[in-house]
Amino acid sequence: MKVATWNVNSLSVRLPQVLDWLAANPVDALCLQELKLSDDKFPVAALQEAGYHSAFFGQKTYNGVAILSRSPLSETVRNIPGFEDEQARIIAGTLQGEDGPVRIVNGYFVNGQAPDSDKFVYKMRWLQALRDWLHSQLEAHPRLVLLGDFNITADDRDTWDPEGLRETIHHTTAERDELKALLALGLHDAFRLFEQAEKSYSWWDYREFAFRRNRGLRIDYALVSEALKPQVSACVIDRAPRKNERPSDHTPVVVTF
DNA sequence: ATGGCCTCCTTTGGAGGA
Repeated sequence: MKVATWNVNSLSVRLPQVLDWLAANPVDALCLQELKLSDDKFPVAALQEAGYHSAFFGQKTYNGVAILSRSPLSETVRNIPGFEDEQARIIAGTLQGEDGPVRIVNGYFVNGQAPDSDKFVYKMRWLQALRDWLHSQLEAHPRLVLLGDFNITADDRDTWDPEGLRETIHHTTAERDELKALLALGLHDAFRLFEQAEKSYSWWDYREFAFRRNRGLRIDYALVSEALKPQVSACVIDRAPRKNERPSDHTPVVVTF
């Protein structure tokens, strides 16, 4: 099974690029973040014509997540049960694989803006709620993959400027400790299960020719559960869509198991 | 250099992103 994640930064703007990418990369499921549209505007028909079912959880202007899949998802969940949230950040569902069901959890993690801001407090609360919920999800669904835009660099390898950006947003010890706590539930960063090129990133600022200079961050991840880990055969970042006209600032990450 | 870019909004500049 191939599952991918891509923060598209507006599905309205990026739909043609999503369709092109799916035609060239026929994955079993594609997790999208930052749809920036309400559910009534979701392009169900265009994706259906491309051969994909859609499970989506949108909101106007900001946030919004979806899972596109070759076969329909079951047991879908929107946002973290029991955690009051105005923002659409989580969608989960189960796909039938050759070796049994696979639970797919797609997250658009909170940005947090700055470590001294209210948004950072919300980020920490959200991360703790996610961890509590995932603990029970892993018990119910041993074959689980958590994908999305995590908005955290796991360690210094995941940032173009570890010294200059130390303890700034996406780089704080508090955020990295939360990611470590997620991994401690029994999840593994699929990208790091394999030999990877140095300076591998999944996001580049639109400003300062950041992509051309490879000044980026790796903040988009696929974490696999213990049960899935032995079956993972690859995890790659596909930089190609970042070279498109009018690209998203993020690029897809694909995991194969 | 308190920036540069992109997307959205019953827009026309500010918020949010990362």
